[in-house]
Amino acid sequence: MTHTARGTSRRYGTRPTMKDVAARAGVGLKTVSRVVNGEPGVTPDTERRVQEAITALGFRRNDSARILRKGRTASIGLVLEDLADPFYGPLSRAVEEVARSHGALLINGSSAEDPAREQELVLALCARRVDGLVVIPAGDDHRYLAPEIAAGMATVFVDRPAGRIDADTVLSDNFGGARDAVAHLLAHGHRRIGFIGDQSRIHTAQERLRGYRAAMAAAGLPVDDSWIALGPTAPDRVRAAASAMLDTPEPVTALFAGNNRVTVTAVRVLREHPRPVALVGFDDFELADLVRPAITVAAQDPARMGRTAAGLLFRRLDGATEPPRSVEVPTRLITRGSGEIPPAL
Amino acid sequence: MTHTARGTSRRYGTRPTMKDVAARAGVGLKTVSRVVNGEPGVTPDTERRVQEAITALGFRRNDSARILRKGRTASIGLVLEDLADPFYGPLSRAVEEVARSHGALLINGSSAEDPAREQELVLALCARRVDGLVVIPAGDDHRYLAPEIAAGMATVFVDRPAGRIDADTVLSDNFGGARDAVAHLLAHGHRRIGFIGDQSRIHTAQERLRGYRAAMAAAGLPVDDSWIALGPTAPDRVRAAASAMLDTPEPVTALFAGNNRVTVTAVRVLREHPRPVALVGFDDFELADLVRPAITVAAQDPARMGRTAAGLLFRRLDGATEPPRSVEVPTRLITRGSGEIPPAL
DNA sequence: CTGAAAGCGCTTACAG
DNA sequence: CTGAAAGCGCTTACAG
Repeated sequence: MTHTARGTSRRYGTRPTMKDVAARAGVGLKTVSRVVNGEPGVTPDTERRVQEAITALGFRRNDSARILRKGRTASIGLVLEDLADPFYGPLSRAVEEVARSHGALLINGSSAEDPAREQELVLALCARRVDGLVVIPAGDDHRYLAPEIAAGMATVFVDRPAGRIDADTVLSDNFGGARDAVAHLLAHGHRRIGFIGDQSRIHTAQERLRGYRAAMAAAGLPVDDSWIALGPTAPDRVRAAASAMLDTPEPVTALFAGNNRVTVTAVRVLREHPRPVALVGFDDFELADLVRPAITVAAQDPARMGRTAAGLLFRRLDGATEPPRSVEVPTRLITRGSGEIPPAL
Repeated sequence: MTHTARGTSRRYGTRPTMKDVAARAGVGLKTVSRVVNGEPGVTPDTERRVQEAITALGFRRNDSARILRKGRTASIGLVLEDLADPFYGPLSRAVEEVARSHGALLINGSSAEDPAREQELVLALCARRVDGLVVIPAGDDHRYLAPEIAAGMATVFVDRPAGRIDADTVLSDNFGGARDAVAHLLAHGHRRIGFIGDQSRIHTAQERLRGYRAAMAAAGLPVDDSWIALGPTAPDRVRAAASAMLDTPEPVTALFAGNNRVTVTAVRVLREHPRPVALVGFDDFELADLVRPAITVAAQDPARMGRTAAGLLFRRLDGATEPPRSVEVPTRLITRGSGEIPPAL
């Protein structure tokens, strides 16, 4: 009869509880709790009887109840943009490793670059009382988090800063990396350089654009508006942007791609292009060295970013109370060929 | 005084509860519950007072308590091998999308291909009473899960079958995909074909090897033991295996790479190799078409696998009681160049 | 060494 | 329309 399924609600109640184990073993509830948690003060004989009852009934402690009583969920939330973007793979893994070393599980979700969805996810995680939150924000206003943070929810932002609230943050050196990447192209003789970046509301896109402009300005060069195209990283948009810069009377001779999604499409476009065009991408990616020409990049270190963010988070959980801190992770220019192509003509 | 942090345990107790809201609004606890959950039967005036108290106190419902009472956690567990492997990105995303459409969150963890760690993770998720489990197993004995499944834990295995228990399973057509891939190389004139695959205890490695052997047998060709190398997919091991097959008096003229990790290293090795060697990989990967030669692959459909698995899981959660089912997802041979290279000599 | 009582913060089942 | 009581399955704080 224990199998009677009442639609979706059959599960609970069919599982044995500590009370059931106690009854079967002929001991008190607290004694079962002691055995289950390996606490001292139980005679070997009593322990054996309890263990037998546990096995016979197939008991497993219900951590939902434990969590309610103890006040810690031993889990942290990770909100990112897209689980399938290779940039977030190493970052997620690093966060998971740190969480694991602290005995915590990871609850994660994708915002799909939608601020409303980010907020929904973050607040759902708060309602579950995760111990802390690592957020790669999609939105630029996080005041909705202020009450949660005030109530003690430890929160660290990664890859992009928090908007309108003060919080621990781990960012790449987007400005410096972009400036160096563009300076590299300039050093190879380019004067007309295009920048295809992510949507302008995204902080990293703004910073990388700023780096682009700084490098151009430092070289005393003008920037034509038509050389800059910010927008979604969908292949169609990137293709169109590249065409607009390349198929004109005075084309750019080099492209700076604002992230790995853009770079990959740029490589495809340039493959079909009649003239050689130099390319430097922001973000490294797995086969960048195998494509011909191999792709020069300003590499980020997503694993380090994840590790740093999770480290900050657990410092907070361990009681650190210093003011919010901002950590900048350096980027590294890796020259492989595509960025050293001289200007055509 | 509410900010007095006692080390790590400060969080709970500092947050307002429904009881606090009730007291402040001058209503009963149940009325607050009604407002919070949008249940009918509250006058507009009462509702307004409750809402004001909620805002003033910064109340957010504690879902841990709700979960304990309701018996459903609205979360599912996903155990995979490595969050950073690009094969699992689309799979995870698909599982997440389905979970999201059912209002569930995803708790996930990596086994790092360690059976003990898989078990630890799975049982931790069971203890939290996730509503269901999607598992990409590392181990080959899942009897430890039998009591959980008997107690009602819905479980679906993906990519690899469950070991020694009966459960819903979603697998690629590993045998057929491998057979077709090798047949393709045979059709292009190859007779000595090497297979570099994953560790032999992994089901997909066994099946792909079986497909390799079947294709060779169907062509009436012998298989030399030295043409088969199963083991970890770490670059060093793959390099050594490839060298052993290529740098001999009678080298293989083509390689069949058992998964995307192997393929990527094989591409690097062949790049440095003096003679052209054909290559077909199992698994597609992002830049397979941009490498030169572009890589011919037996493509899996990880997004479809994830979607199918999550679909099966939620069918169970909705009460489906039919016997465990096994779904096979077809693979697709994509010819791009590397698999059409004729035998050297 | 052992266990009864209270309580974590909600929802359920009832009663008014 | 509203709320008091009981209970989800544990842990905490005590008492014996």
